[in-house]
Amino acid sequence: MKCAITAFQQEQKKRTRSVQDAMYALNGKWKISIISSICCFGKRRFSDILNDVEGISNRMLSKELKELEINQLVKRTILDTQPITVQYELTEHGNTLQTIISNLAEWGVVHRNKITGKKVESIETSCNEKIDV
Amino acid sequence: MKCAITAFQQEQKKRTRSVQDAMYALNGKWKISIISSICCFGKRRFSDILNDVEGISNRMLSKELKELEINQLVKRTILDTQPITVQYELTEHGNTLQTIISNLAEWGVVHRNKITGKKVESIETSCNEKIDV
DNA sequence: CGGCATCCTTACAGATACTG
DNA sequence: CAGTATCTGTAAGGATGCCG
Repeated sequence: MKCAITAFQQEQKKRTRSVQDAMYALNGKWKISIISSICCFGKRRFSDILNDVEGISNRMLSKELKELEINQLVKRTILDTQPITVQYELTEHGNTLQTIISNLAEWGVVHRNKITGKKVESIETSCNEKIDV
Repeated sequence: MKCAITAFQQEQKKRTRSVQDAMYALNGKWKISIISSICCFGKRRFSDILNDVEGISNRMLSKELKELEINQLVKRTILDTQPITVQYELTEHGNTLQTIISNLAEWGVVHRNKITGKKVESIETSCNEKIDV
């Protein structure tokens, strides 16, 4: 009995660690936005992402892109232009994130509506922040 | 053309926000473990969770449970025992998280194996440290 | 253009002690 | 038992400037 519980706990622990590995790869204030930006355009340059992701600083963009690259979610290519430009794109592995992100987005909508007391409409719902350019 | 891109960007921005809402509900070092603990046992008392989740302090447990409760993922019931005990259980909405968590766990395993260079075996695999940097 | 280095301010989380 | 309060170190993140 106690043994069974312990085994289950171990399984839960592994599960937890796996989820945290996943969360760790996505953590940071901007990762999702960055991935969205790149995935939206297929290929994207540093300064383009800087514009896409509202509010991010070049320091943070650089840092989080590097982390994404280390985690093999994003591929970095230096183009031999003058001055040089750098192109980012999702790796194959990065693309597998899209399902996860879709799930999270879907659940996020439900969740937000749950919390704000609104009923589910679509992903188009709620806030109406200003969006320029 | 520019208009279409802008529309797409707006959609991405909403998507991003939705994902962040979801991530926000799950963020914090212990949330997944706490949810796992509760969900594993159905109902669980404060001190039980404190034991289940290895390394957590009562301060953090209290804080994260409160956040989970605010997010309507967890239901808190004060039992009229002597001394009082408090019981936690997942709400219906909290249970919808399990799919998400499974997805993340699954992806986490693949991801860890990708990063560590091992091939996928099962959820039982590999390292017991944080990935990277 | 695409960064890195530096400085600085806050947010987060651990340890410890205390309360109804 | 189930928390709260306080104190403190660390890490995240913003602002700015410099460089190949």
